[in-house]
Formats: sequence, structure tokens, C-alpha cells
Amino acid sequence: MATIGDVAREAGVSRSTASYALSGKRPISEEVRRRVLAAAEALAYTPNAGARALATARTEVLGLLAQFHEDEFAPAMMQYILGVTNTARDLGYDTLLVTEADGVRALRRVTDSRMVDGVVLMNIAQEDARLPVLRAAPQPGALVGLPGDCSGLDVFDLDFEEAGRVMVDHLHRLGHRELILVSQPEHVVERGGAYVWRLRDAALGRARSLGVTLHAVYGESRQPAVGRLLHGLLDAWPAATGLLINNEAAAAALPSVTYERGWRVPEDLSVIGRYSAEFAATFSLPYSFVESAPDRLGSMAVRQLVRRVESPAARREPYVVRFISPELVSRGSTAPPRSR
Amino acid sequence: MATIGDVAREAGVSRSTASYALSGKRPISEEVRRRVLAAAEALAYTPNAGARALATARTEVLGLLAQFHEDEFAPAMMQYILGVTNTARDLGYDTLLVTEADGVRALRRVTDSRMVDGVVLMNIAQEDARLPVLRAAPQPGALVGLPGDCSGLDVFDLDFEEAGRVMVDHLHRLGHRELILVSQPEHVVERGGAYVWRLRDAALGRARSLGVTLHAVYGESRQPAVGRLLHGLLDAWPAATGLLINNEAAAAALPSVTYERGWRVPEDLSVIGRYSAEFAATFSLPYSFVESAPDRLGSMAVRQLVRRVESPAARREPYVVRFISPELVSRGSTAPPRSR
DNA sequence: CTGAAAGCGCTTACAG
DNA sequence: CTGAAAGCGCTTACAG
Repeated sequence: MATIGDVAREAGVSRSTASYALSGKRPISEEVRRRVLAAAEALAYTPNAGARALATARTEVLGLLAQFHEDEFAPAMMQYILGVTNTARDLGYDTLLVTEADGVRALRRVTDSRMVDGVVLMNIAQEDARLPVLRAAPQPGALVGLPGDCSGLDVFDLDFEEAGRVMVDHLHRLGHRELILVSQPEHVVERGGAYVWRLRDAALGRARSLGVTLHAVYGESRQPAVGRLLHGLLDAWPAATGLLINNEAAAAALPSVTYERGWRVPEDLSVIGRYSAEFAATFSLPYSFVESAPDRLGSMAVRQLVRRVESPAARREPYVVRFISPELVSRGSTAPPRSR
Repeated sequence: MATIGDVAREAGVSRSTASYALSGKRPISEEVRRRVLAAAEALAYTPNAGARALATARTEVLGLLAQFHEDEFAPAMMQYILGVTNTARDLGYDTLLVTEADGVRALRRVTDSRMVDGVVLMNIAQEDARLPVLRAAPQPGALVGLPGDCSGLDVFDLDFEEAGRVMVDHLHRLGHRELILVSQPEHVVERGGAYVWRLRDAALGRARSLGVTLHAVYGESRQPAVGRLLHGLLDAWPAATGLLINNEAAAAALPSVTYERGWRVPEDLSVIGRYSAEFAATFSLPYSFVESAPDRLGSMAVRQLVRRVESPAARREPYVVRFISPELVSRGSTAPPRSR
């Protein structure tokens, strides 16, 4: 491959002039610039990324650390990843996708070796062992998901607490007085997925203050267990008229369940989910839902990260914790309750 | 961060000795090696990836080019990606995930700049504009998916033709004489997804030679269109007793459809799908299926790629086109036909 | 067994 | 406006 030296020779200038002509970082005579560009074009010159990284201390690569747990519902993940990779590319960055089980080791590796200019962490746990490593790293970091301690990092997440309240409020306003909330499986909470209880506790609190009975249970992440669970819940609380679902697998399973029971939505049961529009479309979920906006969250995290990477001033700004407000997208799956 | 110079000074040796002690590429006295390792440990030394890449012409990063088309069923994609990233890591490589819409540009960028030591291409089209670029690149490449022209590249794919025959054979043996095959949407074929007609044509050929009537149709990739389509097909050919599905979205939609019709599988309809076990588990699909083994394909592609990257001898070996034999995983969704 | 030096391919102060 | 030179942090022949 051609080097900057080849381009310089071809254009009859020095390597520094060739470099400046290409970068535009200092004034170059029109004639010389033309010759350099022509030479670069002719030789199909592309700078060597390693050499440039060494000289500039910038790789133009962002790290994306995602964990895939055996027992998790994977389809929802892809949207977050695409939000990150696409936005990164728009801003001129490539993305190193790291799916290693040992997140601490992985993070140390990519930051210590200076492979990346910044890091986005996904699947944030309440006590996330990667966070101290990220805080100590020379590169800035952004989180998609809310940990217990946000200090020293930019954090982006859906406002799950508000989401819980919005769901309860909406059904309360329609006249419902007994609801069921199906959350993610308990092991997600044990692993530190705080968003589960953030929504749950907020929903419970709001229900209590409104005088609504809310049965909050943990779900399953896989079929057919989650289908059986839903049947069991609807059997157990026959007076419940509304179902809130903070669990993708449960949402995907619900259509069969209501069908099997011969129930119609919303006539026999009002339903509100929490997932992305993309997910809803893929599975054709006919429920009103709180948009979880995975692509937007990934995109926001990258934008802030790149700001800090590129501007020393931005680097020194206070860290932010930004919540996306839950948007309730109506699909007509809620109505006033009917006594059964 | 500490450099090799810091380590050398701390250990009281030259930089070259420090480097050799760390790499083990030449004999080092026990005493010196100990001092160097201790110094590296004390300073938390990690080599700078850019500097190493510049010196060795190796980045220890693989490129993974994947395309996400608006109208595609995304959930199946994640498994291929994980097959690649996990195997790459096992072999000591990180993965640059490139999802850019302009695959040609993206490929040129990562290869010309020497960001990667090799490239895995996914979503291969019959006439794939990226292939000439990849063949001309200095790095080796591997494909997951079969293009029209395999020259100069290692290719890995499911044997879709054999899959088509296996499906037809199986139901023929059980006594079925009229079948429906639902493929991916037509636009997937138009975009160059040869696997669609590879399975289809092979199934049609086998059916013809067995005297089986096979209605082969293109499907939809989204709900609810795909559900409506399935109903339409079952209405149109009431004498068909078996359904073959080469379309993830259709497979995911089928349970509701049979339920809505009050049909039982396999009593009223025999079904065979083509997807991954992971996909089957996520959606709890109760059908026998031909395993598409995305993680295995991704893994095979990476292994071959890394062989070529690491060994000049392997680099010169003839290129391979490797097909995974379709494995029919029984889930009890087929039985002799019953006249309806 | 160890060290001094060259070189990988860039960028960017320093001079003019 | 342009060039010669230093330097980024490694690895690896070349000498001894």
C-alpha cells in the first residue's frame, strides 16, 4: 500500500506538505494541494490507522461492551447495538464490539492498550465491577443503563420509574382498580438489573397512593415457561382487569395466551407493555406500550462520548445522568374495565 | 500509561531486552526475566496497540461486515455475530463491527487503513459488490453465505439445497403428497439472497421426482402480513398436509395461525422449519426444524480466517467452500397425513 | 545472554 | 507557503 511518502514523492513535495495538504491543517498553495490530492487519488492512498493512532493518540474507534447472558432475551439487544454503531459511524468512528463474558478484563484490555478513544457500556448492573475500571481509564465512558453509583460517568437510560407510574396512571384513569405487573425474571434483578425494580417499585408506590391493587411478580425469559406463568397469573387474580408487562418475552407470549383463553384485548383485558417500536413491529405486538427507545439511547451515549473525546473543554464538563421520558404509544389495547 | 521504556528503566535493562522478556522470543536469563515481569506488573504495563500494529503489521482485530436491511427480520442476526465475536476472542482477536449501509466503502476503509487483519462478510448476495474489493485487499476474507462467484475467498454456509431435499423427503416418507413451502420475502431474493432459491429449487426438484405437489411461495418478513399470508395459503390449498418454512418471521407467526384455525400440529398439519435452535428456544417454536447453526458458521469462518492470518503457509492453501449439512431436529411436529 | 539502533507510517512543532 | 526533523511506542534484525 502507498504511504504518505509515496504520495509526497509522486507530488514532488515533502511528506509534511503532503500531510498538511491532505488534512488541510495549514494553508497550502492551490497548485500543490491539487498535485497532492491527485497523487493520493492515483495511488489510492489511505493513511495507516496504527501509524496515525500512534502519532495522534487517537484511534477513531469506540469500544462497545455488551454482555450476553445465557438466560436472557437476546432479540432486544440488537437495537441498542445498531444505535451505537450507526451513530458512531455518522460521527466518523468505528466500533469495537466486545462480548467477552469477563467484562472487567475486556474493558481493561481495550482501554489500557489504547485501542479505543472511548467506551460505551451496556447491560449495566447496580454494582457493576466494570465501573471502577472505566473511571480510572484515560478514555471517557458512557453507560446505557443506570448503575447505583453514577459518579465520573455519563449515564443514559429510560426513566423506568416514570414508566411505572405512567402505566399505572393510565389504567387508573380508565377506571381499573386491580392490576398485574409482570417484570423480568428474578435472576435479572439478582444480576443487578436495577431497571426491573425501578419500574416495579415506582408502579407499586403509585398504585398504593391511588388505591389500586397491584400484583407485582417476576416473570420468565423463555417460552413456554412464560406462557404458563401468564395463564397462572390470570387464573390467580381473576379480578385483575389490566396487565402491565416489563418483560419482552412475556409480551411476545401474551397474544397466544389471550387467544387460548378466548379473551379479547382490550374488552376482556387491558394491556400495556414496555419495549421498543422495532420490537413491537417484529413481533406484531398489538399492545399500547412505553417506548424503550434503544437506538435513541445508544445514539445519545455515543454523541456525548464523542463530544468528550473530541473537545478538551467538553471533557471537563460535569457528568450527566440523562433519562428519556417514557412515551406511551397507544395501540388501543386499553379501555375501561368490564366486570367479568 | 507506562511504556516499554518505563518498564526497561524500572527493570534496569534495555528496551529490547524488556520486549524480548515479555514476548519470550529469545532466551533471557531467569533473573532478568523476573525483574522485567515484576516491573511490567508494577507499572501495569500494556503494550500500545497502535505502536505494536505499526511495528508488526498486525492489529489482532478482525472486521465483521453486516448489513441490516430495513425490511429484514433482525432477531436471527445476533447469533451470527456472537459466533464471530466469541470465537475471535477465543483466538486472541477483537472484532470491529461495521454495519454501514455502504458495504463497499466500509470494506475499503477498514482494509486500506489496515485496521483489521482479516474480514468476515455476512449477508452475502449472489452478485456482491464487496467481493471484488475483498479479493483485492491485502487481508484474507471469509464469507458466511454463498455468493455466485466463490473464487479467492473462503465460504461457509448451510447446505440449503440439501435442506430443501431433506424437508421434502421427510414428509414424503411419512406419506404426504401435497406440501406448501413458504420462503423469505421476494425482495430478499431480489437483493441477492441466493439461499432462498437454493432451498426452494432443490425442494421443487425433489418434489417433482417424488411425485409430490409442492406449492412454493415467497413470504413476508413482518407481522401481521405474514400471519395473513399463512392463512391465505392454507385456505388456497386445503389439500396440502405439510408446511415447510424457510422464513423466520413466518415460523414465529405460525403458532397463532394454527391456533386461530383450531388446527393441531401434527394431527392437522405437519410442519418443518429452518432456523437455529436458539431461535426456536427464544420463540418456543414447537416444530421440527433444520438447524441453521449461525454460531457454528460464524465460528468456522473466523477459525479459517485466523489460520490464514497467522500462517503464511495456510495463506497459500486453496480456498474452501464449506457447507454445513442440514440436521433435522425432531420436535414431533410431523406425522402421517390425515385426510381433512 | 544483552544492548544500541533502525524502522514501521504517520503528525506536528520548529525553521525559514 | 514549504521542508527537515523529531517523536509517537513498539519489534526485530544486527552486533557483540
